[in-house]
Amino acid sequence: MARKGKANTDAVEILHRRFFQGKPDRLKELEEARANDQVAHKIYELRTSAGLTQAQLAKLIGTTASVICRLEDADYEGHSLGMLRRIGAALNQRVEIRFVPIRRPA
Amino acid sequence: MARKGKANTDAVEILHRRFFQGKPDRLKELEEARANDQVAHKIYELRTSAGLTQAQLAKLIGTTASVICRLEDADYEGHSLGMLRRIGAALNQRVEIRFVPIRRPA
DNA sequence: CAGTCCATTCGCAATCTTGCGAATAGGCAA
DNA sequence: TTGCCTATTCGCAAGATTGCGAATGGACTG
Repeated sequence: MARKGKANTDAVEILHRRFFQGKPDRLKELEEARANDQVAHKIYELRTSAGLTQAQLAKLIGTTASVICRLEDADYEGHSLGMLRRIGAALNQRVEIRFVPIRRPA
Repeated sequence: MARKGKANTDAVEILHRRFFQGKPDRLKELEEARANDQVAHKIYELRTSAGLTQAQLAKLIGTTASVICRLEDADYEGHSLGMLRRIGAALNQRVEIRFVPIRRPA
């Protein structure tokens, strides 16, 4: 990194152009919405296949049914790792986080 | 599910006993600490292998270096899906969430 | 019909994360 | 040593999630 001199700041701008300006904001929002929906649906799936109601799962993790309902809402954007782990722990599941490289379109 | 009658509430208590009372609190804390450490280390890894400083990554996602530093701290517990996705987007990575069943010890 | 269970939505307080600047410390080279 | 770059830590304001009760509506059964 010592040899590159001022190239680093250029690299930042190049990256910024690639991944933010290059991609329309609306497309980013769609991706996030899809991801949130997947998490919400996964929570619903885990809960129902465990034969639990929202109130029952809520009691397991020490909260109320309305909170669970909120998490299962596809439009919810505030998922935290802590909450996902609480739910996972109650349902005997481990939460795994992975960063997977995105193939750039040709 | 209609046939089980009051069995559901019992199931809740059984689950609670299994996954919360059954497992010492200290062990749970250790697991969470390890998980947080993994996320923090992964962020550090992605950033450095992209050849970026904390300040540069911060600029890419629209924040400051101290925020990045906080996220890379192994003791940090407040990881949110939103922040992980912001970092992933800047580094061309998709964040994947998976619930994987835990094998119970015999 | 009434009654029950379940899911959903709303409102607000409490708690937590985020944003950001400033100060401190470490490494490395001139 | 000084100078520069980087990382780390602190403090506080702003914003977001969580906690929780209450009210609503849907589905089903007696």
